[in-house]
Amino acid sequence: MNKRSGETYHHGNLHGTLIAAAIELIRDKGPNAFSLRELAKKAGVSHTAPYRHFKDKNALLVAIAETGFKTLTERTRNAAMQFDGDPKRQLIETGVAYVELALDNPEITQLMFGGFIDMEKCPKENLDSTADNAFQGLVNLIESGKQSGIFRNEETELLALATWSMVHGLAMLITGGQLCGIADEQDQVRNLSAKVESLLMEGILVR
Amino acid sequence: MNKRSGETYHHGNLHGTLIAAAIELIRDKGPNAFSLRELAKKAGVSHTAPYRHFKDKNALLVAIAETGFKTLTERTRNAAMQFDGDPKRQLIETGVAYVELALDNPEITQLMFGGFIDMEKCPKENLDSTADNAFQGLVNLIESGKQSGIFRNEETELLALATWSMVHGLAMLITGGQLCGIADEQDQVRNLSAKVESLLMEGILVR
DNA sequence: ACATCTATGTATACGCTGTCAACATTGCTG
DNA sequence: CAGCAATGTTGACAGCGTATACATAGATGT
Repeated sequence: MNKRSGETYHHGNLHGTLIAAAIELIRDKGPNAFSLRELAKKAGVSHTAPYRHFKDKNALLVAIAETGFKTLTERTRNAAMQFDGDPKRQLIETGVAYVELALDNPEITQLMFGGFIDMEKCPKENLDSTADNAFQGLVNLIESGKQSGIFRNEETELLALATWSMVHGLAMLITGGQLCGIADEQDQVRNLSAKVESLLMEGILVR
Repeated sequence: MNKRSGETYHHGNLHGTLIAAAIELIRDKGPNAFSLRELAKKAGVSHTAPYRHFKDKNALLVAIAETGFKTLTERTRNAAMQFDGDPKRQLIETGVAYVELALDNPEITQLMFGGFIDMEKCPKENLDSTADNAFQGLVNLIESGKQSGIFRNEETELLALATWSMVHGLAMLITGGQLCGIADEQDQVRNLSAKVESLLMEGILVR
């Protein structure tokens, strides 16, 4: 009953199938053109079947955004782990991972941050907490860097916000197409994001 | 025939009225929920009337985004002008103006950068050129700061991209609601963006 | 001044969308 | 094995973007 979807009345794992198919669809057409009915067709069920698993279109989008935040947390944490004991390098690689993930999933990134999700009517705790996890890693990283005497002794939240903003801005500019020609390719992006963050480390002013 | 819209067959200035009303609508409901038909109703015309002035819904959105980029260019340039001869202060104030404008117009900002506009099918030169104007001001500013020996002698485009990313990221995080509680109020934002940018100037690392 | 052309607005229709309500099927539980 | 809860289907509805055909009016050339 789990494998073949076309033969049984009950699908078996519609929930998961819907999310996977939705991600694919959003990748293809962008979050704006994504429709529930097309999703249902792609999953091989009737156009109201998704409502047994998600209250809303919005709820479905929230679920997808959550998976996005989860992989974001994983990737950045993974990147940081590889340079344990070197906070500066950790910060840079975390940022690079952030931007690279955004470049690999521009449409999902837009879904996560672009205003497609109606925050008013969504459970919100869920989404917020998963997003916070990603931020918390950054905070920890900076805290340890401060204690090692490498990072400036400013308010931790401020330092975290600055690095997050920098990386997030670069990611959004890339996924939004504002940097056409400047940063399209994968390796360009890696290089660029590393440079930009080094700049944040060292500062723009002449010393 | 210009004033009273309900009495004449021809509206007189539908084009302008539509854009103004659309901005209002988007402010109210967000770019996602905005609809052409509701706009037409609000403007007091039939639901196909807008097609005499805009090829598409997309074309209308592009026009609105353009006005957004224009005021962005104005505001940032204006902010920079007030501190002519002090590139560091200019850079900071430009950024503050950027973030403040985004905070004042979160929905329009999302429209401009969030992926609501279909870049494939839009004239694109228009939108790109207006967006470039805003960026060009930043480039000039940095160039002059480099020549005064205040800014680090890195590639200008890199410095510009870094500052743009920082400011843009902060703006997007705020408008996206990711910073609830941290930066909601107007003065908080002014303060925060100035601090964050100072950090970019001075660098995160201990010297 | 008047005929005509063009710009602008309307009416109607189509297929697509999200969502609700009523019904059908299935697997689980007592 | 009876019945209940979970899951899927059908049909309907209003709202959406947009194409087509038509109506009106302002501008233009004679």
